Amino acid sequence: MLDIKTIRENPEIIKEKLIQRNENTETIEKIYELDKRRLELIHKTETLKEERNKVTDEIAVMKRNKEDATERIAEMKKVSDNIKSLDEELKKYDGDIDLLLKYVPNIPHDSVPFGKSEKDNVEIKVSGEKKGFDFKVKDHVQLGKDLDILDFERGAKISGSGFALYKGKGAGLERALINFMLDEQGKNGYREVLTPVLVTRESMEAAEKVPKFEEDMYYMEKDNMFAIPTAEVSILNIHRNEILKQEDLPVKYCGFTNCFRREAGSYGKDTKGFLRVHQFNKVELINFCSPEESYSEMEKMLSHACGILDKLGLHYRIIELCTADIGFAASKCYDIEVWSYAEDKWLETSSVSNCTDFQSRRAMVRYKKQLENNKTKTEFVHILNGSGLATSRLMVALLESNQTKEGNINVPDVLRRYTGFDII
RNA sequence: AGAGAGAUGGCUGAGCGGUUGAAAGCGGCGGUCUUGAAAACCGUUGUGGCCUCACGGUCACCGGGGGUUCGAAUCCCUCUCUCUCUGCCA
Repeated sequence: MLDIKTIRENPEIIKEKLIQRNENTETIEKIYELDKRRLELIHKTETLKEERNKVTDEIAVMKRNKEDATERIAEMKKVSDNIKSLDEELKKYDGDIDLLLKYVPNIPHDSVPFGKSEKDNVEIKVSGEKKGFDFKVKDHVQLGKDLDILDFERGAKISGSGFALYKGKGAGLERALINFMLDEQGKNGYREVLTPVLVTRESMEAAEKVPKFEEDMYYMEKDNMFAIPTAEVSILNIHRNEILKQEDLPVKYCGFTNCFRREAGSYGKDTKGFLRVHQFNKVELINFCSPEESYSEMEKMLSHACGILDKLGLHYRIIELCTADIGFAASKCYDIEVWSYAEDKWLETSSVSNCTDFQSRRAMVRYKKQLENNKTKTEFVHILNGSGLATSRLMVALLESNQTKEGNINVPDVLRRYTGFDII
């Protein structure tokens, strides 16, 4: 969430930034007004509380001296009732403001290119070139079927459309990819974690996924729990309500999990095979760092994600998202897309975001900052997340790119020690 | 799932409903002593909101949320979590 203080002090700047994101400014105006009234209430109720505290002490003294205090007590009863009703009103304001705040996105960084839609995203790098195939390429669904390594029909039988069944060397390849990516990110300084995939509402709120995106989440009503859409949620919550040490920053984690997405509202889009599934596998990178270093850390994370694709020898590009397209919690975002020969288009396989203090403010992840005068200040960390990487669309590109004329798949060199086989 | 015990400041651990924002110890920081260090001694040591240019003032916070009361860390309800015992289970 945004800092209410920033909204209070610079509402115009915030509004301007939100307009860049194609957001309306009504919510901010509403928050601004409610906050003003809220402050007035705080003054009123705190003045009364001050009085009550003073008189209450007097009553204590009188009681000790065995004096009669009934008059003062009666007086304070009135004051207390007054406080109670003011506090109730105040609580309503708090709730209203907080609810509105939950729907206001992070503000874009100054470096983010302005745009009105995803069409205005900026391609900043293309790595490698398209291979020339001297035969007609098969798509991943066909390859998976012919080689009997992917079974979307049976996946659908088990769980409905959008669920994949990996078989034999397909399952082995997936497992190899995950292990390979975890090892690589470990070398990049990320500590591996294996987290829960079912999380509480509180954890989802801390990650700013709920309530705004509640419809996109699998939710278990009986236990009030959500299936995570990304390991970002569980890893971020490792340090919820904690104060980190400055010398430990940046704190970096990588973790593999299944990811679950309802993909509500995207029916009929990219329905084929792995292009859009309800459950996929992903190695996630999370970085808790100081505000000073978050944008440089972001560049490093981008290179860590790209490193996987480099080693796998895949053709990919990096896109910098424009103001209209960056995610809700992000102030800046890069997407990495791999080339699909069969689909003849780019597929998003990673997204690296700097969420600045947007999530840490709600999740209360802070660090003690050493100041020059030997004092310390507790400050919110910046939280970055990046996929390193998601396997489903990666698998599409991997299978297609490495297919042979005979319809087999050559396993990339770097994966062979993980798979134990070099051809499918 | 059933029975019981518990949750207090960075940690350990006190706390008859009224000078308790919270004893004591440890740790941390500053100082004295020392060639230096240790020990010893002295001092200091939570977070957040609001007002103030500032000094400072004030409010809130003893797992979360309610309640009783003039007044709650302390009493009541509820939720969560941890531990012990029983049951079930990968």
